[in-house]
Amino acid sequence: MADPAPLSGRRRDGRGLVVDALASRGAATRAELARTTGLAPSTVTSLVAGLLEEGLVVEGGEVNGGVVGRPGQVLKLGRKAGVVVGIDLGRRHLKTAVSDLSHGVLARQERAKSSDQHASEDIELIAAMVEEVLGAAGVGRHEVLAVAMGLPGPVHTTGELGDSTILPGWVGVRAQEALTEALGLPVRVDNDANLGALSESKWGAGAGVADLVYLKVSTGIGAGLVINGQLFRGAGHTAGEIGHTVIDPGGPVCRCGNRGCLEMYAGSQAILSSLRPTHPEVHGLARVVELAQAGEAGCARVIADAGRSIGTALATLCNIVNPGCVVVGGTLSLAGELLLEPMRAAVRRGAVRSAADDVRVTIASLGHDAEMMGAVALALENADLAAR
Amino acid sequence: MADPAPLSGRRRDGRGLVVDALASRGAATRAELARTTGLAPSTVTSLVAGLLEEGLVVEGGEVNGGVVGRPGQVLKLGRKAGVVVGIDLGRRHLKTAVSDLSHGVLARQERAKSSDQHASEDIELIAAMVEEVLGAAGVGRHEVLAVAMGLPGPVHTTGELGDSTILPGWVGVRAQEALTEALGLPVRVDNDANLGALSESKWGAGAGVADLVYLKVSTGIGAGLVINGQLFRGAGHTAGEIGHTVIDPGGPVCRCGNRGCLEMYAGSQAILSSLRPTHPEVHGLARVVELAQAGEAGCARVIADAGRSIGTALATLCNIVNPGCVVVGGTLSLAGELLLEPMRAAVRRGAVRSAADDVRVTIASLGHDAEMMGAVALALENADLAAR
DNA sequence: CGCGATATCTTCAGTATCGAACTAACCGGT
DNA sequence: ACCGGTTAGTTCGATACTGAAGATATCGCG
Repeated sequence: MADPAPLSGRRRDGRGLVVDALASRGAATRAELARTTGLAPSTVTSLVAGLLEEGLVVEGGEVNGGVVGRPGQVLKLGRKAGVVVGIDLGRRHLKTAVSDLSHGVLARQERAKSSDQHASEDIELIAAMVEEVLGAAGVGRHEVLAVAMGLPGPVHTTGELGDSTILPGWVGVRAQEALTEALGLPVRVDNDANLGALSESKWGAGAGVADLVYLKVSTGIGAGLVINGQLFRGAGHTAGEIGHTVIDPGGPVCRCGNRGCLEMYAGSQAILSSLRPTHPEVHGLARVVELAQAGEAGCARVIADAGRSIGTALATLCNIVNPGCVVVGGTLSLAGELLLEPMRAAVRRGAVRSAADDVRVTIASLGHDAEMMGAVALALENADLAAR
Repeated sequence: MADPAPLSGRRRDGRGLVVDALASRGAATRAELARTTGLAPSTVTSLVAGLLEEGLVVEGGEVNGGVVGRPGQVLKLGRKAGVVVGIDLGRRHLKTAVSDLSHGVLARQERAKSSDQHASEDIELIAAMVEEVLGAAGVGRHEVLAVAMGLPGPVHTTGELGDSTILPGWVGVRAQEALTEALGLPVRVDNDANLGALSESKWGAGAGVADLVYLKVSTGIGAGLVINGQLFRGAGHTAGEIGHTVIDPGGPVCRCGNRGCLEMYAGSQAILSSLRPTHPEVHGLARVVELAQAGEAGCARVIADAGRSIGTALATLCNIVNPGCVVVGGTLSLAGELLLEPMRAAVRRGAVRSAADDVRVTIASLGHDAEMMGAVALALENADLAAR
């Protein structure tokens, strides 16, 4: 009998558990490590002693004082344990960061790029930028344990970018393979909304929430799902495709073949073209947000309209997933409450009472870096940290 | 600092892991146990030796032969390790089963009941039936390790039944507390679609699939989500509320305050009232299915229409959750392909390509017992099996 | 039929992990 | 300043678990 999916709890050795917990939390006391790993405090003590001796772990100096009781010694993974690289590739930008194993960014770079160039050109650019940013951080290639990159579009189980209008030059490219080869380092690739969900769940507005949804509202609209504290990708790694939720079955035809998809109402195309007649000089979502913030009524209105549409789709998602928190990121999220208030209203209106009551809708606290920091998080998960 | 949700892997002792794995799979060889628990084969050997001596585990006799290699000895939890009780409470029926710890049903009972009596009357009835079914199985109360019950409606974190038109007499009742007291046994209560998902995922049409959705299509329409092999309930335990997915924002007003909810198109009320003008003698969903199966065109048509509506909502769910499998149960599922074919077509039409390709839509293999067997499964999860 | 391939199960010495008891550090009240 | 309450971290003997090596069982093939 072929053995089925590993449904039950796999066992890991304590050393790995401790290192993984440290990588995930960034910093923790021995007591916290004992709680999150399930190991006995005494075991953590002896494991940490070994790790300290090896130099993998360093004492953070400060103590983490609660209200009562003895404060704990803060531990983190040391700089000499290695670094990871996170990359966020968007339609018109490219961001890279070198991070130590406690998600402290050592160096970062950001650069504009053309939206329609072929994957191979982008990859060349990425390779050069990684080299640069490593130089800026004063880190050698051999110290890099893992690299991860976020792409705007569905990344299938094969590591291939599925149908995406945002990055036409990458469709069908086996991104993971290609970049692994180009960099000569272990690379993982994932959808950018998934990565935003990861970072906001670990270190952002969703910290401590077991079940959350990250919404990326930029050119397209995508969702990343964290369930039980873990990123959930679905059977074919395309979970979170909220952009094609049908808002109105009699609406305009979408490229996906349906009518009235959310993207037809709240995608950047839709927002910009609804402004064109009266605001012909406005190009780009960022500018719309800027004007809305400055009090321009038309821009504020289209953002509110988008919020309402997104909220309508989000209501259905809340009915189905019942998350404790929705973290909103992406360019449009810079509009803050101008976007969120109508969104919340639409959720309250469209979701069943209890689901609407359970969910807290909030802005991404890592802002524009959520996706890049998520790439750092994914690289951390993928890195073989226990190696010395 | 209050410790956050247990995000990382909690550690269990080997004995518990083995017993839990056996309870979940029903029967397994030592080698399979080693794989699913992550323990070393040698550890499993010694743990099983202890359990055999205690009588908690028995050798099943047969061997589980693969294609090549030495076949393994099949083990299961012995009858003397105890039993659990599963209860399925519906609008007009009540089912109970006594099961050993390898989900072998020792005795079962089924009975019709009135739909509008108060919870206290139902509880009296349940208590009497549990007594009876234990007698029929030749089992004493002290041998019962745990009891679980499924209810048609959202069961909140508090153990209270939320808004439900199906069982008005139970709304607001703290079902778990009430039944625990009435039976004098540890009771867990959950939504019936969740329980169907549990049983179909463990022992039914979804066995081996990590991410699946169970759809219960009866009086109402509910979904249960299994994610990563585990039942997912959501932040407020109301995940899977697919019945109030908006199919058409211009549709008829639903009791939830929205327009065009799925239940307004595919709930039993909707189906029966659309038949009333031409088929005034048809009462009850089961009869509609029966007639449709016999070739009655009108009944077949309303079932197909319901399938199409359900498929439309299911498409949105597939976009968001991307499950590997959808298992369809409940009364209407007895119509088989008459229901499923239009459902599949609507999913293909409404979901993005990859999500539609990933999902297999199939009939519940445990049939009408899915919910009751799910209660058995939940009781098994809740039982303190390692005790002796 | 015997032999290699494959997979299950067992034995046993070595070690990782645990539990109980203890020390350490900090708070607040008297 | 002292003392009870509370949480963090350590020590050390007891034990549960592991890993490597080997025995056992079945299949398929020449």
